[in-house]
Amino acid sequence: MSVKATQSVGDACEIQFVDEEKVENVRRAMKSVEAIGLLAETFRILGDPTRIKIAFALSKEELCVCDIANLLGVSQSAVSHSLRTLRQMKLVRFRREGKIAYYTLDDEHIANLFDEGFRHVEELL
Amino acid sequence: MSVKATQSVGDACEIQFVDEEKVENVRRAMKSVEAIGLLAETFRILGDPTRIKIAFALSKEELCVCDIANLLGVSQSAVSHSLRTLRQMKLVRFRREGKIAYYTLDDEHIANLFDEGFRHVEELL
DNA sequence: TGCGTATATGAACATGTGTTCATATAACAT
DNA sequence: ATGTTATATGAACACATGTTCATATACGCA
Repeated sequence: MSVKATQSVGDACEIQFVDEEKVENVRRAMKSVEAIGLLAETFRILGDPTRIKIAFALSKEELCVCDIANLLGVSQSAVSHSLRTLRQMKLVRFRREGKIAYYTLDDEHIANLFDEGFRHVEELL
Repeated sequence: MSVKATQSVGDACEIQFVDEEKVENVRRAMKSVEAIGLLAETFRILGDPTRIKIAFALSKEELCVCDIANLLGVSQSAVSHSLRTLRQMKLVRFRREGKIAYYTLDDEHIANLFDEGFRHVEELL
């Protein structure tokens, strides 16, 4: 989390490359720092039980804050904080109807991410 | 992270359900606690820049620890710790050849997760 | 206007996390 | 045997994170 490097960055290990060709292949296939950063951030946000439950629920139905809280057994405050985090990453979007805020998934890709993810974890169960 | 509940879990808000039918739909579509927990854990692990870079690299080529460290400009120790975390979640697997350990992605689903994820973040760039 | 309901948000706190540094293990070469 | 290379791991530290509690905003109704 902190970004200090005293030991060995640059030469990494004081070690030679074992297979420079493969390393070069990967280097070519590597995505931009920004894209990787955003993807990591996306996964990080979804890597919390409360937030993933909320996001998964919203992939099924549009829900208001309060129904989310009731459904998941989480406090209204916690839900609201979580929704903010999800919103900032553009994972959910909402519309307001009077005092009620209705949230949905912002992006179909996220639902696909869940499908693919559940296929992965089902092999671990 | 801590699991204390003093304010309002159970009745959540002191609020009524706004749309019980939608809530019931979601309840039926909900995955098991275990599956959701594992998926959250998977995303959490991939939600770190160093680990996602490593995992993405390994989705392209089989690499030894040292080449990963050189490629990414990260210390050998940090790579090794990261690989352990990825291993524990069965995201990567390795084979040993003498003193060299070669790592790869353990699961094709993870590569799909990257593809889908990058499709999502490309819309944010 | 005043009251209740729905949501948002800031501060504080306890807990979790990633890196580094130091060191261990283990294979290979000389 | 001894030294060198490749990897693994534990402890420690600085920092990030999620929840709660308290409160704010803002809409709707009497």
